[in-house]
Amino acid sequence: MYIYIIMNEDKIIVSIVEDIDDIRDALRVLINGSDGFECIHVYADAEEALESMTKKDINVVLMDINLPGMDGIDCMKALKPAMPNTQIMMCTVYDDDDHIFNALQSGASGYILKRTSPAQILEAIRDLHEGGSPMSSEIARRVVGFMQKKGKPSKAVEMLTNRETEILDFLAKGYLYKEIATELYISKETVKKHIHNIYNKLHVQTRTEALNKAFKR
Amino acid sequence: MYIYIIMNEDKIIVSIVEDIDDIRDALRVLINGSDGFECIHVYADAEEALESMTKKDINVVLMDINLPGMDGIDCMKALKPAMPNTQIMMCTVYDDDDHIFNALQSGASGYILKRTSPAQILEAIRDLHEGGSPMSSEIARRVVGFMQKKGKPSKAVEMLTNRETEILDFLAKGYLYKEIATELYISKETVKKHIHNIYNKLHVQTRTEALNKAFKR
DNA sequence: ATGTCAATAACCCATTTGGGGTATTTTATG
DNA sequence: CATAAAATACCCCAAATGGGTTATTGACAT
Repeated sequence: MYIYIIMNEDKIIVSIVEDIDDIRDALRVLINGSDGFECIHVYADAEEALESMTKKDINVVLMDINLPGMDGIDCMKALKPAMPNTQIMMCTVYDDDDHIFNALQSGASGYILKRTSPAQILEAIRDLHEGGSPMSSEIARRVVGFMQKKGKPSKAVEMLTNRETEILDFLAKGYLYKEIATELYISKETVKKHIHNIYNKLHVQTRTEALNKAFKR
Repeated sequence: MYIYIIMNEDKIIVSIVEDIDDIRDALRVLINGSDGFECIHVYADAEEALESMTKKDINVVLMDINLPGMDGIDCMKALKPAMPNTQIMMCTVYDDDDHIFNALQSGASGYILKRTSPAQILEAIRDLHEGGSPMSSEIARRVVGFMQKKGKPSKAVEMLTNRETEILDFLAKGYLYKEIATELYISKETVKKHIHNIYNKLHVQTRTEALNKAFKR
């Protein structure tokens, strides 16, 4: 028995995981009909992909999210460890925040929508293979919006005085009252008083609640 | 005295903040020479921009980061509140993580590099004005990498048992021992024991330290 | 000058937390 | 079946936390 390993430095080797026959076929035809690309395998569901894909030398996986059984995001999570050099591009109809963030946080490097034109899909595959993260600018806007939310303290925190904010930062680092006191050259009781005031302003009773309210996470 | 307010629904109104004369002029000529765009003002530094820009009706600001005096990111922060409907695009030579994240977290919606071609710059401005977040796919990759780091628990957490992980999640929400106990139908002492084991595995002494170690932030 | 706010500090007291044990039961796993 | 790991539970005890209260000081505005 012989095992042939496909190695072709000229072409970008692509695999497709997509349950809808027409779309899967169209993508394969598109990719195989274009110079510099080769689609070596297509899978109709996650389970099938997990069985046969891992041992192959794939540059880029086009992964649908909505699959029967295991979804594309979980499939990607399962594939990733076995193929660390393969780039995964989500290619789906979902353009909501949850799917986008979930996919990108779980290891996808590109995210395109199915309505993307054939030329742009090829462009995106090449981009991905060359180390970029292709995504339409609407998708990018969602991602940027996400970062902006994360970076901002809540409004309630704006009610805090400078000293209180300073002490809140120490709390976030896990300092004890007495450590904060030493750090700021004030008494432990004063630290406690400040923290008490912080809790009143934020309407919380404990350190962790305060941190959760102050830095949304 | 009459005040003329420029309102032109056909054109995208652009302002430029850029200290290098040649680049500033080139951008203005590019924008004014293109259908559908109009550059109504250019500024050579942040201070000048802050004085005169706020009262005008601008769709898009092209902002350099490296300016003499106040930098472009601080300038943007100062401008934002006064012009909430204006989209800001950073247009700079910096492609390092710090500048990118700082700019996007602080309110920029687009981020392009100065080596972007004229046609792409116009495309990006239109994109931005239509609600997208234009950025090159290298920049996007940085942003995606950032999200992937944030979302991942540290390796140490993988040593925890299922029950321990479950309890750690309650800790993160700020639950008291007894609340966790009630929630899981186990005794408070057992919760304490689990938490004690968690602290041993993570080499920490307090709740906050554990959370900081478990979910990098 | 009067009043408010921020920061400082102290006191009492109950609850919570966490370190050190030990022990039983349940669940995997060989 | 035997053994290990995980989950359960309880004990003692010291330290940390947080609620409530009162008081002094300096700064700043009315």
